[in-house]
Amino acid sequence: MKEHLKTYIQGIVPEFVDQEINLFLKYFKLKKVKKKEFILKQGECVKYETFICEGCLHVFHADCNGNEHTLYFGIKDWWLADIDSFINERPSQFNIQAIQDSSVLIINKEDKDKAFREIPKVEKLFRIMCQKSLIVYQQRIIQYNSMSAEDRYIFFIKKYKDIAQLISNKAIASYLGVTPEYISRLRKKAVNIG
Amino acid sequence: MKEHLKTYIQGIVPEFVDQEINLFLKYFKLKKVKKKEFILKQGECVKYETFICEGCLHVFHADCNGNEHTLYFGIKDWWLADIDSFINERPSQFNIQAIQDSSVLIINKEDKDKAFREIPKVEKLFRIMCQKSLIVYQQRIIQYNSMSAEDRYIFFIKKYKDIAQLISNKAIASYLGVTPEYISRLRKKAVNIG
DNA sequence: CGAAAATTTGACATGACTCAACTGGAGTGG
DNA sequence: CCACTCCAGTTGAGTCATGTCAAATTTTCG
Repeated sequence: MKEHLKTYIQGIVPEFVDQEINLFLKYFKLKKVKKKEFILKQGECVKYETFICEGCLHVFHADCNGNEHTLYFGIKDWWLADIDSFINERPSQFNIQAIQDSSVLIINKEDKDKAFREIPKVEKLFRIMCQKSLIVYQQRIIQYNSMSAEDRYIFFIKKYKDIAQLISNKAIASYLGVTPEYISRLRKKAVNIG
Repeated sequence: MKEHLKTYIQGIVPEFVDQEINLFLKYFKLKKVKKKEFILKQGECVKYETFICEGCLHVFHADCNGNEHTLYFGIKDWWLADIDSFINERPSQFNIQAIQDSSVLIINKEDKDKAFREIPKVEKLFRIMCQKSLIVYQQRIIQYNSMSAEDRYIFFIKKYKDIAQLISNKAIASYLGVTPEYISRLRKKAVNIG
């Protein structure tokens, strides 16, 4: 499993030498997560930063009216963390729940801090990862504003074609910012057309 | 002017010693920007990473229908960059235009890379800055989904109360993802109530 | 098999958009 | 310093995309 993470790291920071990566990897523990199982519940403090080796997980917030809002769906090679909670040690706003059986690697805060000190390139790794996430969020904000619900739905289905059928309409709706009923209608329309 | 940036850096990474900061600051050049002036136009490649000392700038994208979509408004102590363009050296999707006369500090890619090599703590600085931005974008995505246009408008006015009166309705609309006409109606309503 | 949840569907309501006309400043040139 | 233009903002009327609520149907899973 850790091979996955190793390949990922080499892809991002090629200067990493084997010995450094192995040292870093030692801090991670493998964790299996069953479908529907939560690895984080809103209100808890985030203790681990998590790398997804296999599977698919759902990161979402439930507001005071009980409506859910999806931050993203995590798949292979994505990281999961409510950075705000992890860094500032405050209760998380987010739930993280497995959509399928998944395998993840976790590292706790203490070990991560240690890794930052022992292996300077880890700084660079996380800086670049953060930049990549930023780009994704920026794109998403622009798209939200420039596309209709229908366009966003079509875009979503294309972008996540590998996993779209695993994800409930309700969850897709909460990602796109529309109601599940409306997704149902869009789906019907899309089937009739395409 | 550079004192501003120095204070900012010390606030984020207290471990920075004076000598390191001064070395880093040498790479920056001061630039004055007049109201309405563009420091980046869509389609150009981003050459500089920019720190705002004073003023207010508008980062937005114009889509193929000519509609504008605001990524954010930058004020004192914010950074401006289309990271995607800066890092990957591709044409930018964004325009950056001054809303008021502003002072910014700029660093080019070459010098930034040099700084990363010469001053390891710069990695940390940018990692933490990125994390902070990520948190802001995540919050915004959740808010977009959970709030009506009216709520988003009220929230915006409160959050940017210091600069809200400088920003045109049109720009606020493009930030919130609604039409300027609708903002006009919301404003009227807000005045009548509040 | 049965209960609970997700999805679909229909009827209706409404928030937000469109388009067009009008108003009012800000900037410009003579 | 006036006249002119050009945007930004306002307002009204009509429309459409999307939401709401409730009932029927299907799927999931213990």
